[in-house]
Amino acid sequence: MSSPVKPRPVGHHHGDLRNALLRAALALVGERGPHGFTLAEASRRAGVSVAAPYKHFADRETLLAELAIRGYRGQRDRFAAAVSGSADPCEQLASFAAAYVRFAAEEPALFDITFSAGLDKSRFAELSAAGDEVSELLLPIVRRLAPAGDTDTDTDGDAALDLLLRVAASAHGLAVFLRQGLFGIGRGALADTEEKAARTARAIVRARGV
Amino acid sequence: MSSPVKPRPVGHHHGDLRNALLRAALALVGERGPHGFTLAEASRRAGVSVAAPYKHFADRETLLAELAIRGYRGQRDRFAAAVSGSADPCEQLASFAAAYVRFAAEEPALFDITFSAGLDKSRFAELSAAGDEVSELLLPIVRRLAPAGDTDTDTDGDAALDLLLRVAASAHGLAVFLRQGLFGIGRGALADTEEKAARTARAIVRARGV
DNA sequence: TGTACATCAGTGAACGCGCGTTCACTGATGTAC
DNA sequence: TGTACATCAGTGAACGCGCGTTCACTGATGTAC
Repeated sequence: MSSPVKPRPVGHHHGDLRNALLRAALALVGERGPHGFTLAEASRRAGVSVAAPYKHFADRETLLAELAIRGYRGQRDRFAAAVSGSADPCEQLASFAAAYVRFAAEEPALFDITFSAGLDKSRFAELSAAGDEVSELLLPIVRRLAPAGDTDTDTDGDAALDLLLRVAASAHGLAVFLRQGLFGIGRGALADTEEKAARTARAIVRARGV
Repeated sequence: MSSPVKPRPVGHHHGDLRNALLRAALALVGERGPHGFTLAEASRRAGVSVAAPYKHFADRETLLAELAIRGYRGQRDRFAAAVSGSADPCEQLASFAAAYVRFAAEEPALFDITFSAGLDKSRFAELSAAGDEVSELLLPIVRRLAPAGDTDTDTDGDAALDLLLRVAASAHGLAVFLRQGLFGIGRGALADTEEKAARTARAIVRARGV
């Protein structure tokens, strides 16, 4: 996907088994979901024995966690690029919502791993940190719309976090429906759904406090 | 859950194994998700041998399909009750969105089975029909807001279906986030989230055609 | 009321499968001299 | 430049496990007479 043909720096034997396994795992998750991923099948696809992965990963969950970290970083990068296009917080959230849908559509495996692999974050500090970086990117934006101290009718009183979650939730639902094919298929469907996400985000921001 | 203590009509041996298996399966799906459900564990919980379920269900997927049918019927009943409270299509959609969230929160296992068990609908005609009944209940409502022939900028030109999907998608996202604990836990969080869903639905309806 | 019988729900053992993980090993690599 | 050696990535076989499904069976039930 990202590498040109096949690097093959030839380290020891396989040379790049670690990355080959990560790539195979990503493809596998794309086909079968996070729970359908098995080390055995990933090994098979990378052309090595089932024991080989244990030279690079402590266990199945550790490999998955590695992918999840890449997932969060991909989200952070894409969302950062999306919100950099405007200074208006409402438009930034609209762009974020569209980028959320796009990420889910273009990197379904990474998206699913971050969202529903059920990884134990207390076991992987780096994963936890990567996830936090995504929130930290977005929170300042909603804070401008709902300054701290603004106790809404909401959950724990953090109106800003609540606003962010509502925007993210609507983008999430649209992304899931898009991936189920409910909005059609192909590039056009993706563009339509991005637009729907952006519009819904604006509507939520404008209705804030109502 | 629904039966008072335990019916035990004592038919032949177990008496009510079919329902006992369905109940065990539902609990299991609630704990581990649709993919975590196994016939073996369900048998164990019902107190019978692993071969016993085959006297009542053709295979694992058939048992799951049976639950999925109950899931769709539960949705239909709840959504029908929700939309019966008003004659205004916008309010009907708001009530539907709230009911969607409530169903996901109160019947997480049934919700997950209908949404992500990956059942082959062409294999189970009754399942397919039960799903259709849910759409058929809701489509007339959105048709009043976006009469057929209204070609929006949307997907396949059906603006009514598109409106319904967008409302459902936002409710879906909120339901998923609620269940992940992102809106807090308990009755209060559910009530809050239902309200968010209703408000978002209204916002989407009002922004229609924009 | 009593007996013979057909039915069929549930048993227990077995099958083949794919999984995660471990283990002693081997043989190519890079390095020290 | 050549040789000896330590390293360590990958092997292949094995383990125990839980799964879905099949099979011949058994024994309680309901029914016909």
